[in-house]
Amino acid sequence: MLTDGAPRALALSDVALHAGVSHQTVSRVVNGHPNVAPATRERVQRAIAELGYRPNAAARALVTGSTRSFGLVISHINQYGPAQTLLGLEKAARAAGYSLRVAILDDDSEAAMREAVDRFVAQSVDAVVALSTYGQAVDALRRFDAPVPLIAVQVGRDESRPTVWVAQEVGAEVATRHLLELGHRTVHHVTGPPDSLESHGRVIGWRRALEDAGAPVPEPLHGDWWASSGHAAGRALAARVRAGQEDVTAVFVANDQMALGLLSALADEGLSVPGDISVVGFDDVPECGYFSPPLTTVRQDFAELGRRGVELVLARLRGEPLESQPVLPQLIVRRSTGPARPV
Amino acid sequence: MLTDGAPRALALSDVALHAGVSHQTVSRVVNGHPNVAPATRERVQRAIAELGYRPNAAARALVTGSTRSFGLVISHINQYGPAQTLLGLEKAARAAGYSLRVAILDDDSEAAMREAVDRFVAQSVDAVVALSTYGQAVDALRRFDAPVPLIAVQVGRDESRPTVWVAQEVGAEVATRHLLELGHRTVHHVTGPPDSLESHGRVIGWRRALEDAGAPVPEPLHGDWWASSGHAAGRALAARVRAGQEDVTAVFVANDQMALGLLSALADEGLSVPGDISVVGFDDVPECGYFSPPLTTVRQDFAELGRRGVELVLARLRGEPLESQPVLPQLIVRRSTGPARPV
DNA sequence: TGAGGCTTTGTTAACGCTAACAATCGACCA
DNA sequence: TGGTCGATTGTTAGCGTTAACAAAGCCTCA
Repeated sequence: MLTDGAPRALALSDVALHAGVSHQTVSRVVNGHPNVAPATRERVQRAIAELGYRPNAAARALVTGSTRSFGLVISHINQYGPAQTLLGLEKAARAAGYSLRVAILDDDSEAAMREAVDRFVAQSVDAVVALSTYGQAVDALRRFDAPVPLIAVQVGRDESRPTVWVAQEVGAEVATRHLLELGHRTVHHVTGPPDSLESHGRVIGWRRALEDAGAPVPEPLHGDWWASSGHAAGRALAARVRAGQEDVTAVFVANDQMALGLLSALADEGLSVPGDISVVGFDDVPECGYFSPPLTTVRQDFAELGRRGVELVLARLRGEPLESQPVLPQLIVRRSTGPARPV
Repeated sequence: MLTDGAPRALALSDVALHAGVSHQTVSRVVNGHPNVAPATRERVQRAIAELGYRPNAAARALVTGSTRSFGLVISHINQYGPAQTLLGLEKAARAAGYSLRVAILDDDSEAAMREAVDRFVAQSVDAVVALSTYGQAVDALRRFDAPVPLIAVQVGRDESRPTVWVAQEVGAEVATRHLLELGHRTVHHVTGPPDSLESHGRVIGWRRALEDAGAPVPEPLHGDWWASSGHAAGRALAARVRAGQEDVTAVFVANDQMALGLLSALADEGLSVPGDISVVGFDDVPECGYFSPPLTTVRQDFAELGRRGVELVLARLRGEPLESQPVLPQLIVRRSTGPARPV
């Protein structure tokens, strides 16, 4: 162990001395430059191995202006989607020889986003990947003039900036159509928070599917992604049913957590799923096959999102203009949806 | 926007020129050194603001040997606990003026751990926080001689290295005792993966509580943290019940996801919770109040774990020896547990 | 056999910052 | 009034690396 009086770490010059060459030759070997005689290269490599030399990243960064790292700005990491995306991103980044630094936004304000990007810029990251889909932070992103490539993940098509996103509308349409095809007269909807772009996209898809089918468009209920809000929405729907105001037989909930809360509320209210009401979620979290009943939902491939984000960054760094491309979600039918009861 | 022919970023000397002082004076202002005349300080600060100067982190790191950043080695980020801990860690680190770099382990091998720590060392991070509780990676950690402080989070008491951890045994004991106090003759257990230290700790606590109460210790069932394995365990238990081999009335499941799977399996098998069988989980994920029925569980404060991890790192960097301290888990009683049926 | 060109190696100068030291300026006291 | 000390500011060097250029050695071909 390098104890308290730790000798300073090895430098190129130490290796050079050991191998009997100049430090520049060592540098060339380390960076795989051509025009190093095979014998010399081997000697240097042996010296590197013997001494256990590792290049100093700070010095490299200073002279090259590149740290071979990306900054990831993220919020809501404690939710399944973002965490999974982070996983895909880190792996892809590492495979490409980049490391990842993360900044978690305290809130979705423009100031927080700006501050995070700024810190990354000062750290000379090669690119910033922003994975935030909320309110002002997104707007900030749109307007940002950063001196590094700035890639947005999961922000929906953005004309001004390279983007990777899941086609939320398509997923919502598929979910809604699935319910309509089961014979439901219409489909109710529990949204995510109002400042979330994903939530917005799902509302659009849901509405479009209803309109295309000529079905009535009921007033949506609003949630915040968490199970508790889904529970509240479930109680509200049950109340509507009991009051005889509306015939609620199908609900499309904007994510699986809220769907779980909704299922729980419906069970409390004595309504059976899918007997009385069919429910579709969104995300396909790993647990949702074990809800009561197992949840029909729309799968998003979050890890793929991360991978494509890195692809986009790399293309951008190479100067190739790459198309923004949506990841397509997929309907997973389980047992929470069934045919409408005959009237 | 800094366009393609981007002018190089501002340096100290630019600010110095603008303010009419030497670059060193600017450096002093930036670093809050004393002995700068108030008037000068203000002039420099104005210049900094006007030009929008931000110090170059790489140059600083090169000369100081410190990047003011921590490396976080983590695995299983896609699960609730690790993600939540990351959240607490990043926030606390940022508050202390440090930024976070993450490496996600591909597997829990020693090689993966070593590789990750090595990369961080080359990047001159000021400390490495390891958040991994699995198999060989933990052993690797124990043996590691890194030239930077290495702090382990959630690895249980470790004599050789500063550590923050949740007292798993205590949580498991509390959960088990809760069931025994409800009159259950014994408590069955579904474990996590065999190479997880958390899982191991929970087995110990469970067994101790049973032995202390003089209750029989049944053979535990084994899971892997995921809901599917809990489902399998649930079916296995139901089979035992049906075969009349055992009187299963209470189960302590090592995490909430598996408990969800178990609940689902029991429901499929026509067993009621808590009527026939009482179930306790572990973690208190945000959803578990909405399981069917709402799950009694043991809450771990993951974010607190992250915060304490940073505290420990900071103390270590200041040279203060800080005690390893456990975070205490807490029983949350919901509706999945009830009194044993009278025989 | 010598000029030209390639390959290989070395030398020097940055990159932007902080630390150590040097210099300047007042103020204060004997 | 001159010397001393503290406060303030400037100057220089060096962190470990890469890039640009220079030099040396060898081969090839006229």
